[in-house]
Amino acid sequence: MAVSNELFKGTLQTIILNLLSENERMYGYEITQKVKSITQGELLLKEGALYPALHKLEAEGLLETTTEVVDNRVRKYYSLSNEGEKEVVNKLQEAKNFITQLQLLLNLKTSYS
Amino acid sequence: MAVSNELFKGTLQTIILNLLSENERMYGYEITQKVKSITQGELLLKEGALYPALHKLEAEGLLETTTEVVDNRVRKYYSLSNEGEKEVVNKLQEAKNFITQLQLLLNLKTSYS
DNA sequence: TTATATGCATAAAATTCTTATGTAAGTAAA
DNA sequence: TTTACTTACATAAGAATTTTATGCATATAA
Repeated sequence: MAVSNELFKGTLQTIILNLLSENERMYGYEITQKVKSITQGELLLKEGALYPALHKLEAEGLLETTTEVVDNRVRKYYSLSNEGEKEVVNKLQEAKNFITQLQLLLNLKTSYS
Repeated sequence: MAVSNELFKGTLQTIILNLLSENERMYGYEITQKVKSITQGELLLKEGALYPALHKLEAEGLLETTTEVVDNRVRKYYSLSNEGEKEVVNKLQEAKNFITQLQLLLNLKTSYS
């Protein structure tokens, strides 16, 4: 994925599913730009990571695709399947638990945060 | 590492360094038990992940070791080197940034948290 | 016409982790 | 006493994910 951040390993699927849960449909390049803008350039999602991840999620039945031609260039739009809609809820809960546990392990959890 | 949690990939070094920054010295098995107790059994640190990670950190000069025999069994104690003391500060800052970015990407950041 | 941006894709290599296995000693239970 | 579990270290094979590199193709700005 990223800059100096091997920490994001394992979070890519959850990030993709969450973006699609709030955007109805997105294409690959759009996802890379969205991640870049949300993180203000700190997380750069590489194509070599993104496209295989999208293909895998589609193969698992969590994503559906439609292809369109815009300005003579092909765009492949991804959207959540019914199963994907369910799975994103689980993935987000797992991510919340993960963050909580990590904060406990790293002493980042105080009574003020 | 863990249960159903590939999310922790990449966080192991930081977890180890942080535990050693607050415990002066620990041995491998002790680290696995500490992680288990802090996370109430949710994160199980496997030997196959831990020992190679400890050896790598030692090879990088971030950890130092002393060996002791207790009850006829060998214990290899690890502690932070001077360089390790510095590096743990960086790693913790990176982890904080990571959590912030992940919360942004997953919409887990509200004005109340 | 050269570079940059858009847009997709895949293969080779690196990294990290899981699973499995091995050695060895102590303790508790049957 | 022997079986199972705990403590304690270690490594090798395989799986999974990511980086790096490359390829193709069109559009646009310099």
